[in-house]
Amino acid sequence: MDVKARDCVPNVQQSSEEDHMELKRGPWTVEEDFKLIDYIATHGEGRWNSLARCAGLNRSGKSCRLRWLNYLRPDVRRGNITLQEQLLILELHSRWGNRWSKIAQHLPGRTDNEIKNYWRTRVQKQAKQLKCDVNSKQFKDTMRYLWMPRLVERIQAATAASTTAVTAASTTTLTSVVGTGQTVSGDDRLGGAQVTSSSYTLENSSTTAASSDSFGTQVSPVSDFTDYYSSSNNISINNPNPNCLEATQDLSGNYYNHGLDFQSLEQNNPWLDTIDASNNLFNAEDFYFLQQQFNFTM
DNA sequence: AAGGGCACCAACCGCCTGTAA
DNA sequence: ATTACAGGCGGTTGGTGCCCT
Repeated sequence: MDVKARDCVPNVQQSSEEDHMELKRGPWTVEEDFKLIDYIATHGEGRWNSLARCAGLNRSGKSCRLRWLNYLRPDVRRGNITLQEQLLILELHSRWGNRWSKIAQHLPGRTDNEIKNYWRTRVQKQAKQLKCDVNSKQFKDTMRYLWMPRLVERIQAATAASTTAVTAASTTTLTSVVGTGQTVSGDDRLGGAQVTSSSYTLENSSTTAASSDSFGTQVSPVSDFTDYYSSSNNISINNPNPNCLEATQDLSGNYYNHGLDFQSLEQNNPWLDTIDASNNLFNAEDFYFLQQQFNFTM
């Protein structure tokens, strides 16, 4: 079906009447969602203003477009941001800044809005807690030389854990995700599949006793984004610029630890007691490292 | 149990750009 | 070349639910 919304010629009188009607705003109802889905299924997307009228939605074209792209589109990927996605977001943001849509293009199924929200609620929060600007070199270096390598370590750990549990050939498909302790639950609103993590957290995947999820979120041990990384000790990424992960090439973790024995440092450093490691981007050992590197004052 | 604070995220807003007339 | 409109984008807001006191 290739009939576009532009083919719909709205009734002039009706259009005129609607011009005087206040366009509806705020949360979408199930009925509105179905109207939009039905219309797009029949006529396709595009020409959002006329689409809104023709579909009988008292909404702005922009509102319809946003609702479709960010929520109703069948390939929208919902659920927790995986470790791989976190790493990719950090890397791409370091390259492109707040170019959310561009970043989103490299995370299939994720919307720019979702990535933007993730950045603001998680990453900026951490910068705030560290009392530094999210755009400062200090914080960027922190991300690049501490946080991202830590993520890589955790991805490695998670990959290793999942490899033992799953047969070799099935690491990237939804089927395999189900097989490794995650659940696929129906989206009760629209019937789309929604992947949720049932039990896996970074506490499980961490290589150190004190480590916790960088963000306090549940993450998936494997994901569709496994394709972005090889399982070898060198990351490869399907990206035009192979240098984009230059700071995280070595997955051994040793180099990035700079020889510090984090666990012993942590045990002997009362300063670390003040840090809430459970819900921070950085855990206690990371904070110690930060202090060493950037002379942070808390 | 209540309410205050907080995190998350859907949705809106305003500006910019591209394109067709 | 100009103008009007549609679409895209980044920033911001407001509602909701959860957690803590």
